[in-house]
Amino acid sequence: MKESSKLQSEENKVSNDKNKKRKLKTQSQLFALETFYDEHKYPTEEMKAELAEKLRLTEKQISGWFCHRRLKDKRLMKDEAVANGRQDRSSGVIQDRGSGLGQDSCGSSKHADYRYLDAKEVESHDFYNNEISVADMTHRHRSHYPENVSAVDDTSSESSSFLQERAFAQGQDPYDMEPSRHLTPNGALPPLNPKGAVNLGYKPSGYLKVKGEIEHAAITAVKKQLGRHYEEDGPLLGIEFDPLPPGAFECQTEDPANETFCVANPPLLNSPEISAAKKHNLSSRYDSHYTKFNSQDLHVERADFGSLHESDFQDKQDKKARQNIKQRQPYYGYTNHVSGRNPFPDLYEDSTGEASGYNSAKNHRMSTKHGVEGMRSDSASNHSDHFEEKLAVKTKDLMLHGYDKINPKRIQKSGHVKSKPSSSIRSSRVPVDTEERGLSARMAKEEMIKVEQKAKNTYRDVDGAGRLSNEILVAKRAKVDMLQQYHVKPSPVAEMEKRKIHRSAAEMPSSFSEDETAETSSSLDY
DNA sequence: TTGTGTTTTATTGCCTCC
DNA sequence: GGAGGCAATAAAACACAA
Repeated sequence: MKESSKLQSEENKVSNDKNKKRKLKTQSQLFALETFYDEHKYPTEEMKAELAEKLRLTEKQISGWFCHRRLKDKRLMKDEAVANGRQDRSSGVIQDRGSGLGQDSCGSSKHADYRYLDAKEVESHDFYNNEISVADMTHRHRSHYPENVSAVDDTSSESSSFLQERAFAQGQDPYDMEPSRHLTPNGALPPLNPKGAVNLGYKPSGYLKVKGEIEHAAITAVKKQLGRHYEEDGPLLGIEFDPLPPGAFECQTEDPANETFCVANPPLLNSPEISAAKKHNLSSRYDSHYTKFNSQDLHVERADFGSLHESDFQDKQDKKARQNIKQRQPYYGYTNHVSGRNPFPDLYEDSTGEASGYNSAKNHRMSTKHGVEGMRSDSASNHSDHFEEKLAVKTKDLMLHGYDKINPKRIQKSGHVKSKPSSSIRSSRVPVDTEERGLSARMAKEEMIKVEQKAKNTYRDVDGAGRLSNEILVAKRAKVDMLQQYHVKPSPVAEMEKRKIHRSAAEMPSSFSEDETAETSSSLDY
């Protein structure tokens, strides 16, 4: 009795301590949260409840996390805008437009001018707007992501948009959101949650009315953000880039005509087919990161996969992984804090086998996700399912394409762009009046160097998990624009996928069938 | 090992909308 | 007035240089 009471008191003590002290989310929780956040920046109550239940967190924690996550996004956007705004001395208007985010994503932006649409608005419009058709969405995606045209499945933008949403996540612009998964069989977007719709109170008309203009404005804004310092067909005016190493921009394929989009193709970068020399050329400064990811790490992470429900072990692994993650940050960019985190541990940290349940369920979900039968009218379930799909896909993708892609928080500490204003950024916050008076020669030189470096990084840095950093996204989109302008033939993603699948077949765990692999790969437009 | 800086989490207050 | 959101703040956890 004494023993038990003692134990109990200790447990209470621990519990109290846990309650008292803030507790870091585990990797798996963060993974789930981030994944969910990628899709829904403003989850409904049902979503939160479901998420809370699955993650063993309180709804309050979920809400708080999302709130802080949005703030984080916003802060990052702001920092980036500040950094970019320094390049573009014109004004903050461009910054706001360029970021695609309103200054205040909650209050003011709800009724703000469409030019300041933020992720919230866009998402809400996408969710609640019943007037947007599949064709419309498809057109939107196609018209803006020509590189994926060949791989776009009309019946499901899930496959093609997976990368897109990753690549263009974080509410950069209205194209971020995946539309089709919310489509009903008749092509209309079902109301997600009447209450949520009411609460949010977004009227579709405004967005629809200006959609075209938004697209134009967003693209224009991005261009403008870059525009001061780049020409569409070359380096910045008056700036000469360092000569890139030979083959740095070459596609690692035998089809030079398709090299265009191989530049930032993560799988290729991580492909064993790429020689070490070329890898070095491509990302020499990140070599240390990749080499750090040694076999021991792989062993550990694979071991994680096999110990789904060992929470204690998980906590330790979480800590270790956090450490590793932060030490391995290969480059900056903030879009994905998820991918690098070990996706395999006890996903929801309970002992109910939920994680394995998701794994087993994914096959069915993946096999049916392209069909309308896989869609439910139940919005919460629908979102949840899709969320689970994504978790499964992400997990499997990591397995298929190697752990060396694992990369989490790349942003901070990189010395370029940090969540918080880096010292460089902070120090770069030159008073406007000073800037307006004109940059001194020295400042201009520094500016050029930074821009140059940025441009290089844009083409060099590739997220380990296949997501592109914000800057890459901007660059990529700008590149898409350029391609559209000059009718450059994009790399057929399908072809790349074929190669990737072929390559991955040797790497993938034997437990995965070819069909499964192909299916998975087809849903990932890396 | 320690000090410092950064990130993440939790709390509180205020605002807006219904 | 309640709900949901953001902003500000504090504090814990973490990373890293000295």
